[in-house]
Amino acid sequence: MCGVRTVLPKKIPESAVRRLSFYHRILEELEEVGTGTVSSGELAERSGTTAAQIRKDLSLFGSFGKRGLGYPVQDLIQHLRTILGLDRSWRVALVGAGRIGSALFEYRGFAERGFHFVAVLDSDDAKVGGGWGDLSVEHTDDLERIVARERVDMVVLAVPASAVPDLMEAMHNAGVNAVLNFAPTRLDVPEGMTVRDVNMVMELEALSFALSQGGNRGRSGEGG
Amino acid sequence: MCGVRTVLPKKIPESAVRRLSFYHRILEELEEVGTGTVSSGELAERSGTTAAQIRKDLSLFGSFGKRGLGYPVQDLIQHLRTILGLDRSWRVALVGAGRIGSALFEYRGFAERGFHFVAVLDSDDAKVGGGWGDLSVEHTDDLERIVARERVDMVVLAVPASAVPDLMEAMHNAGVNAVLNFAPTRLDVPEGMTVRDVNMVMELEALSFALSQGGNRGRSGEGG
DNA sequence: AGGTGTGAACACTTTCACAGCA
DNA sequence: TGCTGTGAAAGTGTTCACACCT
Repeated sequence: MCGVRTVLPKKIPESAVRRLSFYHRILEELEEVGTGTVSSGELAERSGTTAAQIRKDLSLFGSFGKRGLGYPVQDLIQHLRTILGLDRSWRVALVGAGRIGSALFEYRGFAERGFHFVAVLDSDDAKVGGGWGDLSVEHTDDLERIVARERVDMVVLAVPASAVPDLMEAMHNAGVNAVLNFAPTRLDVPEGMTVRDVNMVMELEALSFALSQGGNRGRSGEGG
Repeated sequence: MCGVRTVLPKKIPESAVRRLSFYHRILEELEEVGTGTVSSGELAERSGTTAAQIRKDLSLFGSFGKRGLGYPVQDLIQHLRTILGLDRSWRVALVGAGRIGSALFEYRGFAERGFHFVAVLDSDDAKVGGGWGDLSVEHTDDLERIVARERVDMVVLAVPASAVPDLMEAMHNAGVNAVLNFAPTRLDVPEGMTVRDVNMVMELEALSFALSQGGNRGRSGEGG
Protein backbone atom coordinates (compact mmCIF):
# COMPACT_ATOMS: atom_id res chain seq x y z
CA MET A 1 0.00 0.00 0.00
CA CYS A 2 2.58 2.49 -0.99
CA GLY A 3 3.08 1.85 -4.67
CA VAL A 4 2.26 4.44 -7.29
CA ARG A 5 -1.35 5.48 -7.09
CA THR A 6 -3.59 7.36 -9.44
CA VAL A 7 -4.65 10.33 -7.37
CA LEU A 8 -7.07 12.93 -8.66
CA PRO A 9 -7.97 15.79 -6.37
CA LYS A 10 -7.15 18.50 -8.96
CA LYS A 11 -9.04 19.70 -11.94
CA ILE A 12 -7.65 18.39 -15.16
CA PRO A 13 -7.30 20.69 -18.17
CA GLU A 14 -9.24 19.55 -21.16
CA SER A 15 -6.08 19.80 -23.24
CA ALA A 16 -4.20 17.50 -20.90
CA VAL A 17 -6.74 14.72 -21.43
CA ARG A 18 -6.34 14.99 -25.16
CA ARG A 19 -2.59 14.74 -24.80
CA LEU A 20 -2.79 11.75 -22.46
CA SER A 21 -4.88 10.03 -25.05
CA PHE A 22 -2.16 10.68 -27.57
CA TYR A 23 0.67 9.59 -25.28
CA HIS A 24 -1.23 6.37 -24.77
CA ARG A 25 -1.28 5.73 -28.48
CA ILE A 26 2.41 6.42 -28.84
CA LEU A 27 3.28 4.23 -25.88
CA GLU A 28 1.42 1.35 -27.48
CA GLU A 29 3.58 1.74 -30.56
CA LEU A 30 6.69 1.74 -28.39
CA GLU A 31 5.53 -1.35 -26.57
CA GLU A 32 5.06 -3.16 -29.85
CA VAL A 33 8.66 -2.43 -30.76
CA GLY A 34 9.69 -3.78 -27.39
CA THR A 35 10.78 -0.55 -25.75
CA GLY A 36 10.92 -1.06 -22.00
CA THR A 37 11.48 2.47 -20.79
CA VAL A 38 10.98 5.89 -22.27
CA SER A 39 12.01 9.34 -21.11
CA SER A 40 9.80 12.40 -21.20
CA GLY A 41 12.23 13.84 -23.73
CA GLU A 42 11.74 10.99 -26.16
CA LEU A 43 7.98 10.96 -25.69
CA ALA A 44 8.02 14.69 -26.30
CA GLU A 45 9.78 14.29 -29.58
CA ARG A 46 7.31 11.69 -30.73
CA SER A 47 4.22 13.55 -29.63
CA GLY A 48 5.19 17.04 -30.65
CA THR A 49 5.03 18.55 -27.17
CA THR A 50 7.72 19.38 -24.65
CA ALA A 51 9.25 17.15 -22.01
CA ALA A 52 8.06 19.46 -19.26
CA GLN A 53 4.54 19.32 -20.58
CA ILE A 54 4.54 15.56 -20.48
CA ARG A 55 5.89 15.40 -16.96
CA LYS A 56 3.29 17.93 -15.82
CA ASP A 57 0.47 16.05 -17.52
CA LEU A 58 1.46 12.76 -15.94
CA SER A 59 2.10 14.28 -12.55
CA LEU A 60 -1.53 15.37 -12.46
CA PHE A 61 -2.34 11.73 -11.84
CA GLY A 62 0.62 10.36 -9.97
CA SER A 63 4.34 9.59 -10.12
CA PHE A 64 4.86 6.96 -12.73
CA GLY A 65 8.51 7.49 -13.62
CA LYS A 66 11.87 6.59 -12.15
CA ARG A 67 14.39 9.41 -11.78
CA GLY A 68 17.41 8.95 -13.96
CA LEU A 69 15.62 6.32 -16.00
CA GLY A 70 12.32 7.44 -17.41
CA TYR A 71 8.93 5.78 -17.53
CA PRO A 72 8.40 2.04 -17.78
CA VAL A 73 6.35 1.70 -20.96
CA GLN A 74 4.06 -1.17 -19.97
CA ASP A 75 3.27 0.26 -16.56
CA LEU A 76 2.56 3.67 -17.95
CA ILE A 77 0.24 2.24 -20.58
CA GLN A 78 -1.65 0.45 -17.88
CA HIS A 79 -1.90 3.59 -15.79
CA LEU A 80 -3.12 5.64 -18.71
CA ARG A 81 -5.69 3.00 -19.54
CA THR A 82 -7.06 3.21 -16.06
CA ILE A 83 -7.02 6.99 -16.08
CA LEU A 84 -8.74 7.25 -19.44
CA GLY A 85 -11.20 4.49 -18.69
CA LEU A 86 -9.87 2.30 -21.48
CA ASP A 87 -9.46 -0.72 -19.25
CA ARG A 88 -13.06 -1.65 -19.89
CA SER A 89 -15.35 -1.64 -22.88
CA TRP A 90 -18.08 0.90 -23.53
CA ARG A 91 -21.54 0.38 -24.93
CA VAL A 92 -22.40 3.00 -27.50
CA ALA A 93 -25.67 3.79 -29.21
CA LEU A 94 -25.63 5.42 -32.61
CA VAL A 95 -28.48 7.88 -33.00
CA GLY A 96 -28.94 8.91 -36.60
CA ALA A 97 -28.62 6.32 -39.34
CA GLY A 98 -27.59 8.65 -42.14
CA ARG A 99 -24.38 8.96 -44.11
CA ILE A 100 -22.20 10.08 -41.27
CA GLY A 101 -23.74 7.58 -38.91
CA SER A 102 -23.08 4.84 -41.40
CA ALA A 103 -19.42 5.78 -41.80
CA LEU A 104 -18.96 5.89 -38.05
CA PHE A 105 -20.73 2.59 -37.61
CA GLU A 106 -18.44 0.85 -40.03
CA TYR A 107 -15.27 2.46 -38.79
CA ARG A 108 -13.19 -0.22 -37.14
CA GLY A 109 -11.13 2.15 -35.02
CA PHE A 110 -13.88 2.42 -32.42
CA ALA A 111 -14.18 -1.26 -31.65
CA GLU A 112 -10.40 -1.58 -31.48
CA ARG A 113 -10.46 0.86 -28.60
CA GLY A 114 -13.29 -0.81 -26.78
CA PHE A 115 -16.18 1.30 -28.03
CA HIS A 116 -18.90 -1.04 -29.25
CA PHE A 117 -22.12 -0.11 -30.96
CA VAL A 118 -24.99 -1.87 -29.30
CA ALA A 119 -27.89 -0.06 -30.94
CA VAL A 120 -28.76 2.07 -33.95
CA LEU A 121 -31.64 4.52 -33.82
CA ASP A 122 -33.33 6.74 -36.36
CA SER A 123 -36.55 8.70 -36.57
CA ASP A 124 -37.20 7.72 -40.17
CA ASP A 125 -39.71 4.87 -40.35
CA ALA A 126 -38.25 3.82 -43.67
CA LYS A 127 -34.96 3.09 -41.94
CA VAL A 128 -36.38 1.43 -38.85
CA GLY A 129 -36.09 -2.32 -39.11
CA GLY A 130 -33.19 -2.18 -41.52
CA GLY A 131 -30.19 -4.35 -40.73
CA TRP A 132 -26.92 -2.77 -39.67
CA GLY A 133 -24.44 -5.54 -39.04
CA ASP A 134 -25.91 -7.64 -36.26
CA LEU A 135 -28.23 -4.84 -35.28
CA SER A 136 -31.47 -3.60 -36.66
CA VAL A 137 -32.41 0.04 -36.64
CA GLU A 138 -34.89 1.03 -33.96
CA HIS A 139 -37.01 4.14 -33.59
CA THR A 140 -35.76 7.13 -31.64
CA ASP A 141 -39.12 7.22 -29.86
CA ASP A 142 -37.92 4.15 -27.99
CA LEU A 143 -34.66 5.70 -26.93
CA GLU A 144 -35.20 5.43 -23.20
CA ARG A 145 -36.22 1.80 -23.39
CA ILE A 146 -33.28 0.92 -25.63
CA VAL A 147 -30.76 2.69 -23.43
CA ALA A 148 -31.98 0.73 -20.45
CA ARG A 149 -32.17 -2.58 -22.28
CA GLU A 150 -28.68 -2.29 -23.80
CA ARG A 151 -27.08 -0.57 -20.83
CA VAL A 152 -25.86 2.22 -23.11
CA ASP A 153 -22.94 4.26 -21.76
CA MET A 154 -22.58 6.81 -24.54
CA VAL A 155 -24.44 8.12 -27.54
CA VAL A 156 -22.96 9.12 -30.87
CA LEU A 157 -25.36 11.72 -32.17
CA ALA A 158 -25.37 12.09 -35.95
CA VAL A 159 -28.68 13.77 -36.68
CA PRO A 160 -29.78 17.10 -38.18
CA ALA A 161 -29.60 20.08 -35.85
CA SER A 162 -33.37 20.37 -35.70
CA ALA A 163 -33.73 16.96 -34.10
CA VAL A 164 -31.25 17.68 -31.35
CA PRO A 165 -33.29 19.35 -28.58
CA ASP A 166 -35.86 16.54 -28.26
CA LEU A 167 -33.18 13.91 -28.33
CA MET A 168 -31.18 15.71 -25.69
CA GLU A 169 -34.15 15.59 -23.39
CA ALA A 170 -34.77 11.93 -24.11
CA MET A 171 -31.13 11.09 -23.50
CA HIS A 172 -31.12 13.03 -20.29
CA ASN A 173 -34.20 11.21 -19.08
CA ALA A 174 -32.66 7.92 -20.08
CA GLY A 175 -29.62 8.67 -17.95
CA VAL A 176 -27.14 8.93 -20.80
CA ASN A 177 -24.37 11.23 -19.71
CA ALA A 178 -21.84 11.16 -22.47
CA VAL A 179 -22.56 12.33 -25.99
CA LEU A 180 -20.41 12.72 -29.05
CA ASN A 181 -22.25 15.28 -31.13
CA PHE A 182 -21.89 15.68 -34.88
CA ALA A 183 -24.81 18.06 -35.30
CA PRO A 184 -23.73 21.57 -36.19
CA THR A 185 -25.43 23.18 -33.25
CA ARG A 186 -24.67 24.09 -29.68
CA LEU A 187 -26.29 21.64 -27.29
CA ASP A 188 -27.88 22.74 -24.08
CA VAL A 189 -26.05 20.44 -21.75
CA PRO A 190 -27.78 19.35 -18.55
CA GLU A 191 -25.82 19.05 -15.34
CA GLY A 192 -23.88 15.85 -15.19
CA MET A 193 -23.76 15.21 -18.92
CA THR A 194 -20.54 15.48 -20.90
CA VAL A 195 -20.73 16.48 -24.53
CA ARG A 196 -18.04 16.67 -27.15
CA ASP A 197 -18.71 18.34 -30.45
CA VAL A 198 -17.24 17.35 -33.78
CA ASN A 199 -18.01 19.90 -36.44
CA MET A 200 -16.18 19.30 -39.65
CA VAL A 201 -17.49 22.34 -41.45
CA MET A 202 -16.06 24.54 -38.72
CA GLU A 203 -12.71 22.87 -39.17
CA LEU A 204 -12.76 23.69 -42.84
CA GLU A 205 -13.74 27.23 -42.01
CA ALA A 206 -10.70 27.48 -39.76
CA LEU A 207 -8.56 26.41 -42.71
CA SER A 208 -10.32 28.95 -44.86
CA PHE A 209 -9.51 31.59 -42.27
CA ALA A 210 -5.88 30.57 -42.13
CA LEU A 211 -5.51 30.69 -45.90
CA SER A 212 -7.30 34.01 -46.11
CA GLN A 213 -5.37 35.71 -43.37
CA GLY A 214 -1.95 34.81 -44.63
CA GLY A 215 -0.61 34.82 -41.09
CA ASN A 216 -1.53 32.34 -38.41
CA ARG A 217 0.38 29.57 -40.11
CA GLY A 218 1.72 26.29 -38.89
CA ARG A 219 -0.04 23.68 -36.84
CA SER A 220 -3.29 24.87 -35.44
CA GLY A 221 -5.12 21.61 -35.24
CA GLU A 222 -6.79 19.86 -32.40
CA GLY A 223 -8.11 16.38 -31.94
CA GLY A 224 -11.71 16.31 -33.00
CA MET B 1 -12.35 55.88 -46.55
CA CYS B 2 -13.31 55.92 -42.97
CA GLY B 3 -15.93 53.21 -42.73
CA VAL B 4 -15.46 50.14 -40.63
CA ARG B 5 -12.42 48.20 -41.73
CA THR B 6 -11.24 44.73 -41.02
CA VAL B 7 -7.89 45.33 -39.41
CA LEU B 8 -5.60 42.49 -38.39
CA PRO B 9 -2.30 43.38 -36.87
CA LYS B 10 -2.75 41.15 -33.82
CA LYS B 11 -2.49 37.44 -33.43
CA ILE B 12 -5.82 35.72 -33.22
CA PRO B 13 -6.47 32.98 -30.67
CA GLU B 14 -7.40 29.70 -32.21
CA SER B 15 -10.46 29.59 -29.97
CA ALA B 16 -11.65 32.94 -31.21
CA VAL B 17 -11.73 31.70 -34.80
CA ARG B 18 -13.87 28.77 -33.80
CA ARG B 19 -16.29 31.08 -32.05
CA LEU B 20 -16.46 33.49 -34.96
CA SER B 21 -17.38 30.58 -37.14
CA PHE B 22 -20.17 29.78 -34.75
CA TYR B 23 -21.39 33.36 -34.47
CA HIS B 24 -21.57 33.41 -38.24
CA ARG B 25 -23.86 30.44 -38.24
CA ILE B 26 -26.13 31.94 -35.61
CA LEU B 27 -26.26 35.26 -37.41
CA GLU B 28 -27.42 33.53 -40.56
CA GLU B 29 -30.27 32.03 -38.60
CA LEU B 30 -31.15 35.45 -37.23
CA GLU B 31 -31.04 36.95 -40.71
CA GLU B 32 -33.44 34.32 -41.97
CA VAL B 33 -35.91 35.31 -39.28
CA GLY B 34 -35.51 38.91 -40.35
CA THR B 35 -33.63 40.22 -37.32
CA GLY B 36 -31.99 43.49 -38.23
CA THR B 37 -29.85 44.11 -35.18
CA VAL B 38 -28.51 41.96 -32.40
CA SER B 39 -26.75 42.79 -29.15
CA SER B 40 -23.72 40.99 -27.81
CA GLY B 41 -25.92 39.87 -24.93
CA GLU B 42 -28.39 38.15 -27.20
CA LEU B 43 -25.68 36.57 -29.32
CA ALA B 44 -24.08 35.38 -26.11
CA GLU B 45 -27.23 33.67 -25.02
CA ARG B 46 -27.59 31.90 -28.33
CA SER B 47 -23.97 30.84 -28.60
CA GLY B 48 -23.32 29.83 -25.03
CA THR B 49 -20.57 32.33 -24.39
CA THR B 50 -20.55 35.68 -22.64
CA ALA B 51 -21.29 39.10 -24.05
CA ALA B 52 -17.81 40.33 -23.19
CA GLN B 53 -16.27 37.41 -25.01
CA ILE B 54 -18.20 38.21 -28.14
CA ARG B 55 -17.29 41.87 -28.07
CA LYS B 56 -13.64 40.97 -27.56
CA ASP B 57 -13.66 38.46 -30.37
CA LEU B 58 -15.20 40.90 -32.80
CA SER B 59 -13.00 43.77 -31.69
CA LEU B 60 -9.99 41.75 -32.79
CA PHE B 61 -11.04 42.53 -36.32
CA GLY B 62 -12.72 45.89 -36.14
CA SER B 63 -15.65 47.84 -34.73
CA PHE B 64 -18.78 46.48 -36.25
CA GLY B 65 -21.40 47.52 -33.71
CA LYS B 66 -23.29 50.67 -32.84
CA ARG B 67 -23.23 51.74 -29.20
CA GLY B 68 -26.61 51.64 -27.61
CA LEU B 69 -27.96 49.52 -30.45
CA GLY B 70 -25.99 46.39 -31.11
CA TYR B 71 -24.67 44.83 -34.30
CA PRO B 72 -26.41 45.08 -37.66
CA VAL B 73 -26.96 41.44 -38.57
CA GLN B 74 -26.44 41.62 -42.32
CA ASP B 75 -23.32 43.77 -42.09
CA LEU B 76 -21.81 41.59 -39.44
CA ILE B 77 -22.45 38.47 -41.48
CA GLN B 78 -20.69 40.06 -44.39
CA HIS B 79 -17.74 41.06 -42.25
CA LEU B 80 -17.44 37.60 -40.76
CA ARG B 81 -17.59 36.08 -44.23
CA THR B 82 -14.69 38.21 -45.30
CA ILE B 83 -12.73 37.49 -42.14
CA LEU B 84 -13.27 33.75 -42.38
CA GLY B 85 -12.71 33.62 -46.10
CA LEU B 86 -16.25 32.42 -46.78
CA ASP B 87 -16.92 35.08 -49.39
CA ARG B 88 -15.37 32.84 -52.01
CA SER B 89 -15.48 29.16 -52.79
CA TRP B 90 -12.70 26.70 -52.06
CA ARG B 91 -11.45 23.83 -54.16
CA VAL B 92 -10.91 20.74 -52.08
CA ALA B 93 -9.25 17.44 -52.93
CA LEU B 94 -10.28 14.34 -51.06
CA VAL B 95 -7.33 12.04 -50.50
CA GLY B 96 -8.43 8.62 -49.34
CA ALA B 97 -11.49 7.03 -50.91
CA GLY B 98 -12.46 4.80 -48.03
CA ARG B 99 -15.49 4.80 -45.75
CA ILE B 100 -14.78 8.08 -44.06
CA GLY B 101 -13.80 9.70 -47.32
CA SER B 102 -17.03 8.52 -48.85
CA ALA B 103 -19.14 9.94 -46.05
CA LEU B 104 -17.37 13.26 -46.25
CA PHE B 105 -17.70 13.34 -50.02
CA GLU B 106 -21.43 12.87 -49.86
CA TYR B 107 -21.99 15.24 -47.00
CA ARG B 108 -23.87 18.23 -48.34
CA GLY B 109 -22.83 20.59 -45.59
CA PHE B 110 -19.48 21.26 -47.21
CA ALA B 111 -20.79 22.45 -50.55
CA GLU B 112 -23.35 24.63 -48.79
CA ARG B 113 -20.47 26.51 -47.22
CA GLY B 114 -18.52 26.85 -50.42
CA PHE B 115 -16.18 23.89 -50.04
CA HIS B 116 -16.27 21.91 -53.28
CA PHE B 117 -14.60 18.62 -53.98
CA VAL B 118 -12.73 18.85 -57.25
CA ALA B 119 -10.76 15.60 -57.07
CA VAL B 120 -10.71 12.24 -55.32
CA LEU B 121 -7.47 10.36 -54.85
CA ASP B 122 -6.57 6.93 -53.56
CA SER B 123 -3.53 4.69 -53.62
CA ASP B 124 -5.57 1.54 -54.27
CA ASP B 125 -5.52 0.65 -57.95
CA ALA B 126 -8.83 -1.13 -57.54
CA LYS B 127 -10.45 2.17 -56.64
CA VAL B 128 -8.70 4.31 -59.23
CA GLY B 129 -11.00 4.97 -62.15
CA GLY B 130 -14.14 4.47 -60.12
CA GLY B 131 -16.82 7.13 -60.42
CA TRP B 132 -17.57 9.42 -57.51
CA GLY B 133 -20.30 11.79 -58.55
CA ASP B 134 -18.93 13.72 -61.49
CA LEU B 135 -15.41 12.78 -60.57
CA SER B 136 -13.37 9.69 -61.09
CA VAL B 137 -10.84 8.48 -58.57
CA GLU B 138 -7.23 9.20 -59.47
CA HIS B 139 -4.02 7.78 -58.08
CA THR B 140 -2.21 9.48 -55.24
CA ASP B 141 1.00 9.17 -57.22
CA ASP B 142 -0.37 11.94 -59.41
CA LEU B 143 -1.13 14.24 -56.52
CA GLU B 144 1.12 17.07 -57.59
CA ARG B 145 -0.21 17.09 -61.11
CA ILE B 146 -3.83 16.95 -59.93
CA VAL B 147 -3.38 19.76 -57.44
CA ALA B 148 -1.97 21.97 -60.15
CA ARG B 149 -4.58 20.99 -62.71
CA GLU B 150 -7.53 21.52 -60.39
CA ARG B 151 -6.08 24.49 -58.53
CA VAL B 152 -6.66 22.70 -55.24
CA ASP B 153 -6.77 24.95 -52.18
CA MET B 154 -7.19 22.35 -49.45
CA VAL B 155 -6.90 18.63 -48.92
CA VAL B 156 -9.15 16.47 -46.82
CA LEU B 157 -6.92 13.63 -45.75
CA ALA B 158 -8.76 10.42 -44.89
CA VAL B 159 -6.10 7.72 -45.17
CA PRO B 160 -4.45 5.28 -42.78
CA ALA B 161 -1.74 6.72 -40.56
CA SER B 162 0.96 4.79 -42.38
CA ALA B 163 0.27 6.61 -45.63
CA VAL B 164 0.53 10.03 -44.11
CA PRO B 165 4.24 10.91 -44.24
CA ASP B 166 4.63 10.39 -47.98
CA LEU B 167 1.44 12.23 -48.72
CA MET B 168 2.51 15.13 -46.53
CA GLU B 169 5.64 15.51 -48.57
CA ALA B 170 3.75 15.29 -51.83
CA MET B 171 1.23 17.88 -50.66
CA HIS B 172 3.99 20.16 -49.53
CA ASN B 173 5.71 19.88 -52.88
CA ALA B 174 2.43 20.51 -54.62
CA GLY B 175 1.98 23.73 -52.69
CA VAL B 176 -1.06 22.63 -50.71
CA ASN B 177 -1.07 24.54 -47.48
CA ALA B 178 -4.26 23.61 -45.75
CA VAL B 179 -5.08 20.09 -44.66
CA LEU B 180 -7.96 18.60 -42.72
CA ASN B 181 -6.51 15.43 -41.28
CA PHE B 182 -8.58 12.43 -40.20
CA ALA B 183 -5.63 10.09 -39.73
CA PRO B 184 -4.98 9.25 -36.09
CA THR B 185 -1.40 10.45 -36.12
CA ARG B 186 0.52 13.62 -35.49
CA LEU B 187 1.57 15.24 -38.73
CA ASP B 188 4.93 16.83 -39.16
CA VAL B 189 3.77 20.17 -40.42
CA PRO B 190 6.07 22.11 -42.73
CA GLU B 191 6.37 25.86 -42.40
CA GLY B 192 3.49 27.64 -44.04
CA MET B 193 1.06 24.75 -43.95
CA THR B 194 -1.99 24.74 -41.70
CA VAL B 195 -3.31 21.44 -40.44
CA ARG B 196 -6.39 20.66 -38.45
CA ASP B 197 -6.87 17.25 -36.93
CA VAL B 198 -10.15 15.47 -36.45
CA ASN B 199 -9.73 12.39 -34.34
CA MET B 200 -12.98 10.80 -33.38
CA VAL B 201 -11.50 8.02 -31.29
CA MET B 202 -9.79 10.60 -29.11
CA GLU B 203 -13.12 12.33 -28.62
CA LEU B 204 -14.64 9.09 -27.42
CA GLU B 205 -11.67 8.58 -25.13
CA ALA B 206 -12.32 12.00 -23.64
CA LEU B 207 -15.88 10.88 -22.92
CA SER B 208 -14.56 7.69 -21.45
CA PHE B 209 -12.29 9.75 -19.21
CA ALA B 210 -15.16 11.96 -18.11
CA LEU B 211 -17.36 9.00 -17.25
CA SER B 212 -14.54 7.25 -15.43
CA GLN B 213 -13.43 10.20 -13.38
CA GLY B 214 -16.83 11.09 -12.07
CA GLY B 215 -15.79 14.71 -11.85
CA ASN B 216 -15.09 16.95 -14.78
CA ARG B 217 -18.73 17.05 -15.77
CA GLY B 218 -20.68 19.40 -17.99
CA ARG B 219 -19.78 20.70 -21.39
CA SER B 220 -16.26 19.94 -22.37
CA GLY B 221 -16.66 19.76 -26.07
CA GLU B 222 -15.04 21.66 -28.83
CA GLY B 223 -15.98 22.26 -32.41
CA GLY B 224 -14.46 19.58 -34.57
C1' DA C 1 25.32 11.85 -15.19
C1' DG C 2 20.62 11.35 -16.29
C1' DG C 3 15.84 12.22 -15.80
C1' DT C 4 11.67 12.89 -12.79
C1' DG C 5 8.53 15.86 -10.08
C1' DT C 6 7.19 20.45 -8.96
C1' DG C 7 6.93 25.29 -7.27
C1' DA C 8 7.58 29.62 -9.39
C1' DA C 9 7.67 32.55 -13.59
C1' DC C 10 5.64 33.38 -17.67
C1' DA C 11 2.23 33.65 -21.45
C1' DC C 12 -2.08 33.49 -22.99
C1' DT C 13 -7.42 33.86 -22.48
C1' DT C 14 -11.33 35.25 -20.37
C1' DT C 15 -13.90 38.24 -17.46
C1' DC C 16 -14.68 42.63 -15.33
C1' DA C 17 -15.85 47.26 -15.24
C1' DC C 18 -16.33 51.47 -17.10
C1' DA C 19 -15.55 55.39 -20.41
C1' DG C 20 -17.74 56.94 -24.39
C1' DC C 21 -20.92 57.21 -28.10
C1' DA C 22 -25.89 56.83 -30.17
C1' DT D 1 -30.69 54.90 -21.24
C1' DG D 2 -28.46 51.08 -23.73
C1' DC D 3 -24.79 48.81 -25.53
C1' DT D 4 -20.21 48.84 -27.63
C1' DG D 5 -15.14 48.84 -27.31
C1' DT D 6 -11.26 48.23 -24.43
C1' DG D 7 -7.71 48.68 -20.83
C1' DA D 8 -7.00 46.36 -16.47
C1' DA D 9 -7.73 42.32 -13.41
C1' DA D 10 -8.35 37.57 -12.83
C1' DG D 11 -7.84 33.10 -14.15
C1' DT D 12 -5.90 29.21 -16.68
C1' DG D 13 -2.45 26.67 -18.99
C1' DT D 14 2.53 26.18 -20.29
C1' DT D 15 7.39 26.62 -19.67
C1' DC D 16 11.44 27.11 -16.71
C1' DA D 17 14.67 25.76 -13.54
C1' DC D 18 16.23 23.12 -10.06
C1' DA D 19 16.00 20.00 -5.95
C1' DC D 20 16.12 15.35 -5.56
C1' DC D 21 16.44 10.52 -6.46
C1' DT D 22 18.86 6.41 -8.93
